[in-house]
Amino acid sequence: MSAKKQRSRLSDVAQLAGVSPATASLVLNKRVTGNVRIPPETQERVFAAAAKLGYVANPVAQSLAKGRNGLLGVFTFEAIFPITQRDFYYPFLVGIESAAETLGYDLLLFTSASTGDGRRRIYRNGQNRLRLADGAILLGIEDSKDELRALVEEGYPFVFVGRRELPGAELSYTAADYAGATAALIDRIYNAGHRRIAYIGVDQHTESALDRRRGYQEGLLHNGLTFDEELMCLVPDARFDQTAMQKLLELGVTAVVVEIGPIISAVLNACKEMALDVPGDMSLGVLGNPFGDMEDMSYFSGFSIPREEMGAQAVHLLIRMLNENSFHGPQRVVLPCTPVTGSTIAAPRSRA
Amino acid sequence: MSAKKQRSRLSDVAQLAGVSPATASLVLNKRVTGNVRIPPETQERVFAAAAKLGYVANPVAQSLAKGRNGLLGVFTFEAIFPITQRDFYYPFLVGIESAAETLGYDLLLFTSASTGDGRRRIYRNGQNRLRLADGAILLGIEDSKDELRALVEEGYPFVFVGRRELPGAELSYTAADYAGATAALIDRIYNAGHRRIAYIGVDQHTESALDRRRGYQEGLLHNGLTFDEELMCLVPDARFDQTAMQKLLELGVTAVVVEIGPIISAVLNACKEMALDVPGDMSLGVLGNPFGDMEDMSYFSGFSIPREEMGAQAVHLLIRMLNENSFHGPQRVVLPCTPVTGSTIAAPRSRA
DNA sequence: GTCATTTGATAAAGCGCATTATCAGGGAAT
DNA sequence: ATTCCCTGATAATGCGCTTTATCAAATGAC
Repeated sequence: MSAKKQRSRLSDVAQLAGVSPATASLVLNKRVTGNVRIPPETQERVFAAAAKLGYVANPVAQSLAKGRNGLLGVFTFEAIFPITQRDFYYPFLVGIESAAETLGYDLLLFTSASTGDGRRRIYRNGQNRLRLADGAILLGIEDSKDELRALVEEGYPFVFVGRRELPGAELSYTAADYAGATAALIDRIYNAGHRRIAYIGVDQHTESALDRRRGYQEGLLHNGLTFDEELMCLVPDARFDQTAMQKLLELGVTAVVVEIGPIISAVLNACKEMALDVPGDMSLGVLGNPFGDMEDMSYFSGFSIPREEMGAQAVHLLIRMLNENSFHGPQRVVLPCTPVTGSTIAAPRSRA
Repeated sequence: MSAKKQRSRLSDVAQLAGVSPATASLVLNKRVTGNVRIPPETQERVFAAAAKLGYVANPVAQSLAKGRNGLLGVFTFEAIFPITQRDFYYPFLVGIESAAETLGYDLLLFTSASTGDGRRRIYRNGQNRLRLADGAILLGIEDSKDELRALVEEGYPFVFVGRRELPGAELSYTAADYAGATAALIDRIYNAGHRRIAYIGVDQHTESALDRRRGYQEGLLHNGLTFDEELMCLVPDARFDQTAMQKLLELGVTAVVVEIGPIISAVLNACKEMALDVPGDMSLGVLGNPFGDMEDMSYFSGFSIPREEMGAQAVHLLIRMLNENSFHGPQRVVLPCTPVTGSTIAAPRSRA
C-alpha cells in the first residue's frame, strides 16, 4: 500500500526541539551531569519532541557507538529446544532467563549456526557470529575443543554451563559438584550396609562424567573400600543388559550407582527381567536428576543438580566479566547438589 | 592481566592485503559481480590477509550499514520459560527455533522488558526495544491492546502467535482453528448420543476463547441443538466446584467440553468427589492439549493444537513480511487442529 | 595514432548515535 | 573596564562496515 513510514532519527528530534543532536542525545540518555549542563526547560523540549515523533533510538547504532549492546548470547551445540531432552535443558534456561531479566539484559539465541546435521558451530567460514552479543553463555556437549580454543584466543568473553577444561587455556564456567555429590551418595549406600557398589555409565568422557567417576572412587576410599576395576561398568549407547547385570551379581554387587539418561531405563529393565527387586535385591543410586520419560523424580535415590542455579550463576559471572575492564583470570562457580532421599536404596537382602 | 587483544578491523585486512577497505569488503562479502571486478589474485590476497589476522566482521557495524541484522525478536508477555506453563510455550518455541534455524536467522529473546511484577512491556519510557530485531514474533496474553496498536502505528513488522484482532488495524498472526475443532468435537459428542452438552471455561475473553465458544455454538446448531445460555458455564479463576457440576446435572447435562488449563483438574475433581464416572456418567471433551501436571495427554478426548506448526509458520510469515519492501496487508495463517480420540467420551448412561 | 571500451579498483558518503573538547556569551568580582 | 568563571550548549570525530558512482590505466578497434 503506502511506503513504509519513515522512522524518526535522533536528528529529527533535535531539529524539532531546536537543539543539536548532541544535546538531544545527552538529554535522552540522561547524561546531563558534570560539566554538561542543560536547563530543565530545554530538556523538556527534547522530551516533548521525542514523544511527539514517537522516537526510539536505534539500538544497533547505539551499540556501534558505545561498543556494547546489552545482549547476552546463548549458544548450544544442539538445538536449544530439543524435544528429546527438553527436561534436561529447560532448568538451565529458566535460570538464565530469570537472571538476564533481573539484570536487564536481552538474550540472543544463536539458531542460525546450524550445520544441517543437527549440530551447531560457532565459527562458519571464519565468522564468529557470537560477537553480535557482548558475551555468551555456552551449553551442551561440544564435539571438539577447537572452537572453544579459538574463542579464548579471540578474547571473546563467555561462560560455559558445566565444567570444561582446556589444556593451556583456562576458561570460565559454572558447574555442579558432581564429585562431592557422588561421594556423598556412596557414603549413604555404604551406610545402608553395602560393600560391593558398582558404577554404571555410558562410555563417554565428558568432564561431568569424569567428576562422577572420581567422586565414586573417592567415596569408596573414604569408606575404606577398594576400587575394583571390574565394578566400573561403562557401556556404549546405554546398552546395559541382563548379561551385564548378571556379571555384576556374580561379583557380589548389591548396589549400583547409575548415570542419568536412557541408561537408567536400561538398568531398571534388566532388573525387571531378572526379577530383581529394587531396592530389595539391588539398591540403586542415581547420579543426578533423571529426565525424559522417567517416572516421578522423587522415586529415585540420588541427588539433584542445581540446574537453574547454574544457569543463573553463569549469567552473573558473564556480566561480571563484561563489567571489569581488565582480565581477572577465569571465573568459576561450583555449586553443591542436593541429596534426594528417594526409595531405591535399602539395606542389602543378605543383611536384612 | 594483559590488555585485551585488539580486534582486527576491515581496514587492517585491507591494509595488509594492499587494497582499499572497499575492495576488502566486496571480496569478503562475495559482492564481486556486475560492474565490480576484482581479479582472482587480488581476492586471494584479501582472503589470505583476513585469515592471517583472524578477521571477523563486526556484525553490529554490518547491521548498521545494511539496515538489517538477521535477528528475529521473540517477545512474550510473561516469562518465556515459566515453570508453571512450560508445556504450554515449549512447542511454540520448538517450532520457532527450527524455522529460524532453517532460514538462517538468530532469535532475540526480550527478557529485559520486565516490569518487575512478572509481566513484560514492549515500551518502556517510550523506547521500543523490539526494534533491536528486524521483526518480532509475539506470544502470550497481553494485558491491553495499547502496545499492539502502538506497534502497528510504528510500522514495526511483527506476527502474533495466536489470533489477535485490533479494531481499526489489521495485524498478522498464525492461529489454530479453534472454532472448527470445537465444532467438530461437538459433532463427535453428539454422535455418541449426547443432547445436553455444557461448555466449561474460565471467565476470560481472549480471541482464542471466543473462537472456542463460537465453535461450540456452531457445533450445536449444526446438529440441530439449540444454544442454552445456562449450559455456558464460565467461572472465574478456574473455580469449578461440585455446586456448579450439580447445577449442570440438574439441567440434564451428560457431556461437557472444557477449556484447557487448571480448570480441567477442577472438573475432574468435581466428578471424583461426586462419584461421577468419566466417561460413564459424564463425557468430557477437552478443547486443546492439556498441559501442566495433567496426566497422559492421550487419555483425554479432544483435539490437539498445532503449536509447533504455529510457531514455525509465524517465522515464515515474518520473514516474508521482511522481504517484501511494500506492505501487502496483514498476513494470516489458520491451521487445523488434529482430533484426539482419547477415552473420555462415551454414550450417555441413560442410553446404554 | 586516435578513440572507445573494458578492467581493476577506489573515494566518499553514509548508517544513527555517543562522546568530549571547546566555545560564545553573560554575570560577578576586582 | 577588564578579568574570570560559570552556564548552556555544540562541532566534530568516531564506531566499523557497505555501497555506488567514478576514474585512471590498459586494451582493443579501425
